[in-house]
Amino acid sequence: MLNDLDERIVHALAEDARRSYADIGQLVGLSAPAVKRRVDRLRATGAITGFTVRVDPAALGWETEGFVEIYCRSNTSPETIQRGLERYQEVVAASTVTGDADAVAQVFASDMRHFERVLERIAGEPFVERTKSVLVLSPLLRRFSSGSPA
Amino acid sequence: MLNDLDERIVHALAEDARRSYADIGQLVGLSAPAVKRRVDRLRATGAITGFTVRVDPAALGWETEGFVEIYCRSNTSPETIQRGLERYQEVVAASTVTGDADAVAQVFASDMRHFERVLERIAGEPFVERTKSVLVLSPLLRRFSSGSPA
DNA sequence: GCTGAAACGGCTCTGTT
DNA sequence: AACAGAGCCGTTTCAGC
Repeated sequence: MLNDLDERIVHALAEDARRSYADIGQLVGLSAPAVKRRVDRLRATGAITGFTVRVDPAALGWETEGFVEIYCRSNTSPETIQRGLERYQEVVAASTVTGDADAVAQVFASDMRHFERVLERIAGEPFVERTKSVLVLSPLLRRFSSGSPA
Repeated sequence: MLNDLDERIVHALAEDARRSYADIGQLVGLSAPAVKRRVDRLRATGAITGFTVRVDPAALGWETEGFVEIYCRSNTSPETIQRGLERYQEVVAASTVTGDADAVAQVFASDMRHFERVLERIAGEPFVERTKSVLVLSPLLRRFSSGSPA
């Protein structure tokens, strides 16, 4: 849990992670060193896990996006799924979930043929029993990096 | 579409967006000004849309995550869904999708009660017919901001 | 076109109060 | 938390490939 000042700093960094500490300080009413120390502390405690670039998938040539529900063989550990999926460059996010499927993976591919190829490779993993995928038609909203509001 | 050098720069920024241009230059074999010019160009062309912070939802107090499939009334436009969902701080991503549901929203909430409350409010939106939600058990993988591999 | 080198201004960062 | 210093970085300008 963060206090108000920390939240505003995180919010400022969420909008532009390369903004200077002096800028952020002016925004939240602190000096630059004070902001830096708070950011350092947020990184140390794990609230901030890093800084990343926001890219336009289409501009990078990744025009096809989809969610792949993965049904695993019984007694498959989350670690096995993780190790299996992290080898795919095309898988940008994955979680174990409640419901019928065991896990959901978010996949970016250059086109439908590429998407299909990835799908087939995932379905061929030894821990995967079957998959069911949903294609993204148009993205409506994207916020933050690991997806948390602040 | 990017050439090899641009891709490696984007990759370096994806790992740490606050890395210095000199550092990235050393990594890809370019001088700092050359890297800056390429990053500027990537921003100008829209391949890079910004820089953001990677936060740990749990550390910020958002412990409950889920995907909400939204079934809309007929003749609901994507714009209507977008305008309806963007008012929710808890919705961090949303897309229209193929399959039975019309859209999927990724939701972060502080706890299950909070999640349920958000779910009820979304289900009460005039354009929503019904919802079906899946809870995230444990996140396995997260890369990039808007989710593209590079 | 692209690059690398140099120089200036601003920022990061540490230590101190 | 603010202040002050040294050092580093972002940024521009310039010339060369």
